[in-house]
Amino acid sequence: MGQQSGMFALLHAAGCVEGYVEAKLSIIGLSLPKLVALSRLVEAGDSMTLGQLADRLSCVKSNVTQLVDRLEADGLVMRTPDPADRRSRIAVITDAGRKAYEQGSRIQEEAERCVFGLLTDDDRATFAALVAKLAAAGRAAH
Amino acid sequence: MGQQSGMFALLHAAGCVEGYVEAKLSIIGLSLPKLVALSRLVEAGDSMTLGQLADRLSCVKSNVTQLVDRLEADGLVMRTPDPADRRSRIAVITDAGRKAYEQGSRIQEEAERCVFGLLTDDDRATFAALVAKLAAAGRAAH
DNA sequence: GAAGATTGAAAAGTCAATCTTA
DNA sequence: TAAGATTGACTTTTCAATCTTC
Repeated sequence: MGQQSGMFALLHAAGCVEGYVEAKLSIIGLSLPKLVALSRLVEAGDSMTLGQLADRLSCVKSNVTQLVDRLEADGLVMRTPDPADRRSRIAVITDAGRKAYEQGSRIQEEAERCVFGLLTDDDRATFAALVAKLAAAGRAAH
Repeated sequence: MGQQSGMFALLHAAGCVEGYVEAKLSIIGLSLPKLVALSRLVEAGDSMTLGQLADRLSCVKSNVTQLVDRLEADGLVMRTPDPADRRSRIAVITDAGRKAYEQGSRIQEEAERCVFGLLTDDDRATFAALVAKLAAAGRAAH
């Protein structure tokens, strides 16, 4: 009993997988949110406005302010004024940030292979379809 | 691109479903962590030591201290001294807490039907098996 | 006034240190 | 000394209010 809930099973699996990847990333001092932020910066050519970063991370702007605070404290990102708009600030990835991104990406991919590698190709395809359906259902429900 | 990661798909689906249920629960002033804590108390016969609650919630004791602080502030739980051990404190669910639990459970089940109802019976069975496999893989990996 | 960013407060979680009792 | 709980510090997230600039 207590095990019949699809939602709790989903949340539990997500927590286990996330916990594993976070544990691996913590070895090099990264967290998943930090790695994702660095990834978005690299994808965009190493720099972006804080507001754009919030859009790309699908989160609220105050979250980015604080995430960039922590990344800046780690020396992985720097804030620069935006010459085009004095209200705006640009987050620029540093050399240390690019290095952390590369190591972190490798670790994340390796960890993911380690977890999802236990599924067959068929399982993975089925899983992707189901998870997409659930995400859509969650969003659609409002 | 960026969509080929099983982990991010899993995390995204979990976030969507959780967000939906949290939105529904917030109408009656509950959150998912609060509802789960109330459920554990009801299952155990309305009261439990804070340490036992931490075990049942699979979280750290300091988390329970603060969760019970919030539940107590909401009037859903009360702290009582443990006659058997003066170091220990017992969390007791209140009448308002039992009522919130009942309403919250109904809301959670209804929301879950709404999301998982979009899957076929086969889909649900497949999903349960996959999610269990992934959780096991995440735990096993350390 | 509206947009970009920050600040402050809150929820939820972790860890390390502390305090009281066993 | 070890166990039960709390406290303080930190991460991640949200929301509401504020400040500066457009």
